[in-house]
Amino acid sequence: MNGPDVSTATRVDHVDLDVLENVLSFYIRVIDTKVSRDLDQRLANLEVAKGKGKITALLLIDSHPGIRPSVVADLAARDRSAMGRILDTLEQQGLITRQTNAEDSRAQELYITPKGAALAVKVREIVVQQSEDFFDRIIPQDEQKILIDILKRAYRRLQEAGK
Amino acid sequence: MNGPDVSTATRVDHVDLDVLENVLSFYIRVIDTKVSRDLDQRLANLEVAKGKGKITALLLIDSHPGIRPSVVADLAARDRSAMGRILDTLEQQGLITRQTNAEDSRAQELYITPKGAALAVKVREIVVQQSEDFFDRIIPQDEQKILIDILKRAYRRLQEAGK
DNA sequence: AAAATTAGTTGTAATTGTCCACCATCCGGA
DNA sequence: TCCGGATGGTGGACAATTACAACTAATTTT
Repeated sequence: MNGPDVSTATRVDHVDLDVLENVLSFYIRVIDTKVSRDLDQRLANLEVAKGKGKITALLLIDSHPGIRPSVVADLAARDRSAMGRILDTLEQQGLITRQTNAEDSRAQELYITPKGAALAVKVREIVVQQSEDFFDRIIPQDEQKILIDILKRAYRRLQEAGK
Repeated sequence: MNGPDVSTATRVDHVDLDVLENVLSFYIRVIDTKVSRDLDQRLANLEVAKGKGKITALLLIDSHPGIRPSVVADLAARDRSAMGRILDTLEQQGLITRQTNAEDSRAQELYITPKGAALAVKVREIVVQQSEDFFDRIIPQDEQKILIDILKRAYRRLQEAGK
């Protein structure tokens, strides 16, 4: 009598999501939560489990020898201190090394180690495969292409906006 | 000579993202990170800042009086213990109340308080507005509609898949 | 009536994220 | 040349999330 839905919901089916029903950020958030959880499980054995910051860093350093921490941080959408700590652990695990840039001694150059490169090979496979597997279950292939296309441009605009 | 990109990257522009370039989960993750950060700032003054679990819970309880914690947890993609703690804080803040279900004394019924309802009004406005503002900067309107459409169905399938 | 499920709580540990201060270095202008 | 401001990175503190697992209580199944 007093609310829009008195039938105390006990099932998830067709529960109205209030305004969130049409809020893009809500869906992005939930899907990210689930896909990340799924990915973490698949990476559980490897040294980069938990959080995709490590993965992004590892792959970027592998494909861009000498890349700077601040660039990696921007691309992965983390602040410098957070990324710094991620790099600390990668370094401790012997996956990367840090060198001081000869021209600008404030800056660092990040390099992959053989161990890190070997791991990157595995990670690449898993990450690609997992994203495919996960989304194939819930989004038709043709729509996935549309998604990637839209989100890729959105990502670029975000980077530009970040100055 | 040993790497694909020896020009030690110092700029974010056009840095190749390795395989992540075409990995849907990567874009979802980064965009979620940024949109969530932006939202948190806009909610900074309100009692539900930090993390959208609280927001989802508040709005759902407001529009579904008597909804169960486990249902809220599923819809927001958190496990029961995590949602339980979110509800603890909402209860401590006087935004919701918990009652034991008469028919199943294991289960709880969640209800909004007047204070919670008042907050929900504000939160609704902000959340909707923020998502619009944020995405309007980076995705054309017509593509946003496509996105919502695709992601909404993906979300539903995820819910079904979760049993 | 026993066994298996379900709802929710609690504890712990690891990660993250944020904010801020701090140091060293570099750069531009007076 | 020297000074102020900006940049790159580090480190501390603190709050919040997250996952996992163990645990109680209640319900349902067999």
